Amino acid sequence: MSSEPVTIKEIAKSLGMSSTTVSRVLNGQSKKYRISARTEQIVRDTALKLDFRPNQVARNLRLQKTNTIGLVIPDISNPFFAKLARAADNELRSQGKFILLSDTHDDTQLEKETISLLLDRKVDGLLIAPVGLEFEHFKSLENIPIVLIDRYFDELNIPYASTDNFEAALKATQYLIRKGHHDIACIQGLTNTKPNKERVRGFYEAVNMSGIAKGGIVLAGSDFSIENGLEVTRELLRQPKVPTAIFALNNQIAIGALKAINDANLRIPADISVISFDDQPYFELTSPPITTVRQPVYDLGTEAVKMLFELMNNNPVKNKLLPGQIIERKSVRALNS
Amino acid sequence: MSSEPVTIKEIAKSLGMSSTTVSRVLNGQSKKYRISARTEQIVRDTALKLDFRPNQVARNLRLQKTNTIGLVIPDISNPFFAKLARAADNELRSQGKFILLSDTHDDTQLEKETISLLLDRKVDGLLIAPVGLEFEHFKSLENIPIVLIDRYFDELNIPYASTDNFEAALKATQYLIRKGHHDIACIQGLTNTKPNKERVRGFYEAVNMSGIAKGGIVLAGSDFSIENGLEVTRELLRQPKVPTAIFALNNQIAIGALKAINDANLRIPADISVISFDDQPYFELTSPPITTVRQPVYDLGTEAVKMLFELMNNNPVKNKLLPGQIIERKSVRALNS
DNA sequence: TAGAATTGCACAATCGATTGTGCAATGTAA
DNA sequence: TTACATTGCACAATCGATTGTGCAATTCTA
Repeated sequence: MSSEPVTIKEIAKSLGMSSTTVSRVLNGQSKKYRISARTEQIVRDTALKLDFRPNQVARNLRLQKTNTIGLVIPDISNPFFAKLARAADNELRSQGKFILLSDTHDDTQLEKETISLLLDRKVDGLLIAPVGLEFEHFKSLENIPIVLIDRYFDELNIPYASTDNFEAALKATQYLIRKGHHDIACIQGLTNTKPNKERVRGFYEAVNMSGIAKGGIVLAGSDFSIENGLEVTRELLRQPKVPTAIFALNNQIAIGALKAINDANLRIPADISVISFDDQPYFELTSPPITTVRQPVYDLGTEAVKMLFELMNNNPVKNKLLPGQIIERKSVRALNS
Repeated sequence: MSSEPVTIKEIAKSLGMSSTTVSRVLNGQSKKYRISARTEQIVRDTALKLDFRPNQVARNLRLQKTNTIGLVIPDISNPFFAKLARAADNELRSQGKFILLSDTHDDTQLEKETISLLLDRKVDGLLIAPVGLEFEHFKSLENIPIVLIDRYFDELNIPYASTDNFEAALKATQYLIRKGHHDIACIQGLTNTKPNKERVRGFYEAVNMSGIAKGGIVLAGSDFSIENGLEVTRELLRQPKVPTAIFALNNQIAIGALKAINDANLRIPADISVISFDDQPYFELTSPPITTVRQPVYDLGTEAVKMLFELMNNNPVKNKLLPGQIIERKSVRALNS
């Protein structure tokens, strides 16, 4: 069966010629180096017969190129990142490149180490969805092809692809207000991350533009986690003045909020309305289905890869902010109809 | 900033010594090759000062080892495989190895090509969740470290880690029967795959053991997809004798079934009970929460990696069949209480 | 038919690290 | 002081493919 792989040298020896010739033929450089048609044919035939497959590790060393991209994400089991990975993989594979995967478990330290190790492995580029709280370790990377996804840093000169979080949150909040909600609680995630800041900014912008009274506007929460959504919502429900709507700034928070509301035996949307940033498959299946802001996840992945390709070709790139889309389902009640 | 990486040769030259010595020091072989303590110190110091990082591509070529494992899965955006990937990544990274990821989109042809490309890249081993319909292309792989996950083939001598599908389906079906269900429809997936066959076998085994009349027992379906679950369930609901319970043989099928039941304005579990193979986060959040058979996904990943390590050390391995676990929620009604 | 041009291919270096072996210089024993 | 052992390190090959250059052999030109 799978005996030892054949090398170019072996082919050359078995044909009594030099490996130079074999290499050139197999790389389609026969014309350029004036290899005769006869020789070319012989080489091709035996390469085929011996099932020759070039050792990519050797090529990588010689060519100083690995056709490998490092993909660094906080949590591959989060559907958002999984879909991102799929998009990137798809796009990269179509160009003959592979992904070296690394899950940082939302740990900045691990992120640092991982990036280092990927560079040691001479990846041609990096696709990173950063943990997002520190960026010192990115500063030394401004010279290599790298694209940030989802979370990014204004302080750095590193290109990124992300959802237009400001505009999407603006639209979502306007949607709530249009439905007659004036008492809205916005449950945020990691406060220092760019996406969170932008979403909060969009939220407030909508509130300000609408001119509704700010007495019922609440901003709470501190983490993109189910627990955060759960606890903050519990607390909200205990308040004398319960908000009529909750805007969860990501899907994990939304899940927590749903649980808390369920636990309190309240009904959505009769008792309280909910809208979530980040659509998820199961939001279609909950009861009621949850209205959300869908991020263009797949597009983010493919766009990021395209940007990376531009960088690898030494072309300039522009940051991409892709629009979110409101998916209207049944979790928001119209208070004014 | 990130200037060109330093090589061993450069360190050697700048110190006026040979790269042999530098390499040996940095590989901790000073004693073995009698490098003087003074020399060792000097080498270490300058390596540190110059921030030397060995080129892994060069090492890989020389050492004939890449510390890279190919992970081949049908769909990384499926939470089952994503979690698997996470487990594997975690386990591998702790041993200094990385994952070369490849999503085959459930396409056997792509699977074949991918495996070939990964071998060209000299991965040290392969972790494959096969598409599962063909296995000819695995025959030539019996000599390299490889572990199959989830789906496997009795016809091949390739080790695997999988859920004990037979026993899990048996338990799930017995659970339904214990709850008084005698008219049970089992909606299956890809009939030729091992997991499906085993689940169906477990289903029938429970039916047979129980001694209930077989008049109400139905087996239908042909695909692990939402559509399949949707269509089969629709058809079932149109029958004169509607089953009292549906056993969906994976989570996608379950989702389809839920939709169909919803569309028909039937209530779970009042009108019909549902149990699903394959737990998912959102099954906790649907209304009602869905009773499922949970597969030990994370364990499958770590076990598979451990098996792979054994293989890479030329140790024998035994196939692993991990038990599933019934997660009782509220989608199954007790008909006999 | 001599000289130039073209054809056809091989030599040897290179990518960066690792490693079996060899060989001075120093130390030790007799 | 001679012979032998030890210390300390360097040479050069190797992993497998790629590539700038060189050099015969053949063909062409005048």
